[in-house]
Amino acid sequence: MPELPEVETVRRTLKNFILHQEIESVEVRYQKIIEGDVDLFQKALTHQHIVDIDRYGKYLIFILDDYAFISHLRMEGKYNIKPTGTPYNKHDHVIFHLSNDTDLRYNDTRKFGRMMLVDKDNYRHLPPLSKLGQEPQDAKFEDVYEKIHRSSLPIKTLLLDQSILTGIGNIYANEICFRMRMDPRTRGKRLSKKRIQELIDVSRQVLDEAIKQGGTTIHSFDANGIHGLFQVELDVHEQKTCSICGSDIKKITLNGRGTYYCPVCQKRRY
DNA sequence: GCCGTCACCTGTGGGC
DNA sequence: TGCCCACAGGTGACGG
Repeated sequence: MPELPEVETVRRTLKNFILHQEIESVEVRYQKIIEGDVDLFQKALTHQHIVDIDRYGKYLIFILDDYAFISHLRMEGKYNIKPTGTPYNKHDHVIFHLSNDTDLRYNDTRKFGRMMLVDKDNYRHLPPLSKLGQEPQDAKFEDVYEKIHRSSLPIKTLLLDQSILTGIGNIYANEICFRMRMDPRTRGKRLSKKRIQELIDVSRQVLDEAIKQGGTTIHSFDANGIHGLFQVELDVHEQKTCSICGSDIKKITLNGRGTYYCPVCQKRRY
């Protein structure tokens, strides 16, 4: 599932392939992917050039001549570039026919992803992006502290709350708790100021390292599309044994999410 | 306002 | 072999 580093990898890779291309037409094969009026979405994008691709948290923002649209990959969304005329895959849901005889195809097995037309000049200040907190790289301590120190929710649940810090998903939330040597069930309000500062720093490190790995391993598209396939250096998520002490990694459910931790190394609950 | 639960989806894997 | 069911998870809506 794409989190901030994967989405950043997709953004960088896509830019090499589709920048400055004109969208000749848009084919929507599964309407619910598009939030709002599908006809309007198609008409607005037709004959527009792709000027830039931005990203905020897990959202991609395609900047066009006069419009912009956002794309959230959710669980399994990915983009493929195919020569126009290549038979569609069963899960190709939105097709952008480009001027260089290629298609940009949005493929999503579970149909969870969403696209939406947004105001090109103001998208960061309007929903849904305006509801997001800051990315760990830019996070202000006071804002994060304010939201965490008064919550009785488990810290791992708070890491997944995109209005506190944006860009962290289930995998990196598990990794961040491990790196902090902290039990993922620790209540937010039990964390000291020092630990919350450390939480921001560790989140930043974990995402930065993942972006670097993505940047070095993904140079072009593979058969499966662009989705940032580089989850190779994980310490706890879906792991069997702890990389530090060798103990068995335990899996529990926290607020409905699979949560992995080392019961020996992550004992501290503050 | 805070928090828990559910719906949205389909592929996968376990049990029978 | 084939069928059924639980499960995976990001987000938003809804209800207590």
